[in-house]
Amino acid sequence: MKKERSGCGKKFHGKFRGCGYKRTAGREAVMDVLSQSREHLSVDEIYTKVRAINPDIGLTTVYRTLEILNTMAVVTKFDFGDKRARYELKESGKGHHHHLVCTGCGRIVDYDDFINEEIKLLKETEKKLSKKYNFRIDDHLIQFYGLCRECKPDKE
Amino acid sequence: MKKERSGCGKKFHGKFRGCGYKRTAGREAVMDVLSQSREHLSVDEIYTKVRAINPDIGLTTVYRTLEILNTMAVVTKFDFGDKRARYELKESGKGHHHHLVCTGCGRIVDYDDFINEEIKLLKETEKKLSKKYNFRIDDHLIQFYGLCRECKPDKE
DNA sequence: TTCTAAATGAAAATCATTTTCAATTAGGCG
DNA sequence: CGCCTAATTGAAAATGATTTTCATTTAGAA
Repeated sequence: MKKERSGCGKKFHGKFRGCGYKRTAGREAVMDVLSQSREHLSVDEIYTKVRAINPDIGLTTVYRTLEILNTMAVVTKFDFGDKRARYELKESGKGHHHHLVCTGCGRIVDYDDFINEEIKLLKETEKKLSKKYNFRIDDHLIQFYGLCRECKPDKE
Repeated sequence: MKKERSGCGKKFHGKFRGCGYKRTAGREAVMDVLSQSREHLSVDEIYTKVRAINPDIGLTTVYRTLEILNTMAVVTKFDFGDKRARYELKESGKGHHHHLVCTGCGRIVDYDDFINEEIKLLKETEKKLSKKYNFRIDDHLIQFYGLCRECKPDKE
């Protein structure tokens, strides 16, 4: 049932139409919210912020819009293990980064230090794996789990 | 509400008692099922197999047992993005491995080739991150996503 | 054997997400 | 500019994995 409308990424804000989608208040509001946040927002957080802009927009629409944006690769969908998806605009100021997830309080730390070696290794591994297992690799996930400074038992 | 009974890993089968837990038919059955499988089983799959051994055991008990085993690090809990947890005995024949997830059909390919460099880099990164962000890192996750040979558009 | 905290199963509750469906609307066409 | 239709919408219901509740059973220490 997937629509065939990928490849419309990039300059997207205010331009749903270029991708064959209608421009609607709900979609614009979701984009506004995402553009204005540097965080990985949960659907509920996005919904709340969207409501502040326009209280007529329903939760379902937010879900549907995020699904579209994800399909179009405008947004990245994260799963930090707390049962709820998080979304972040792909072309936010931040470049490619990975995450440290605190299993104590759920805090997420983004990091992009040391990431170049990671990416390099990932690329190489992807190549080898895709050859050996005849897989077309599209994406990867690296995450570290642990306790943040606040949650460590020996906190000072 | 977490019980304080970690550190009971290792030789576990048939030895719930050593960890302060009672030995019950349900727990033994879950361990039997896990021991006999080389796969990452979903709770439902485990439940079905448990039922074959002993039809009196309830789904809730399976959930609770897996939770305990996870807390004790006897089992690894995976999330491949399909909304349901998978479990695998930590000391199964397989050593440390990572996964390739087919986003088309959900197939999971375990790989342990090329894994040594990965682990090495992960360890180094963990060290740097934990220092810089004052995090105690306990675990990591690496996964690749893509389309398996069956799901690739250009399949032959 | 007795006794009690631990464990259990069935059923209900949760909760994020998805689906249904009737009503609304964007925007291409005249 | 107004028409028309498929796309979009919101509310409410459905879903589905997991968790909680609670009254009953049971493991195993004494």
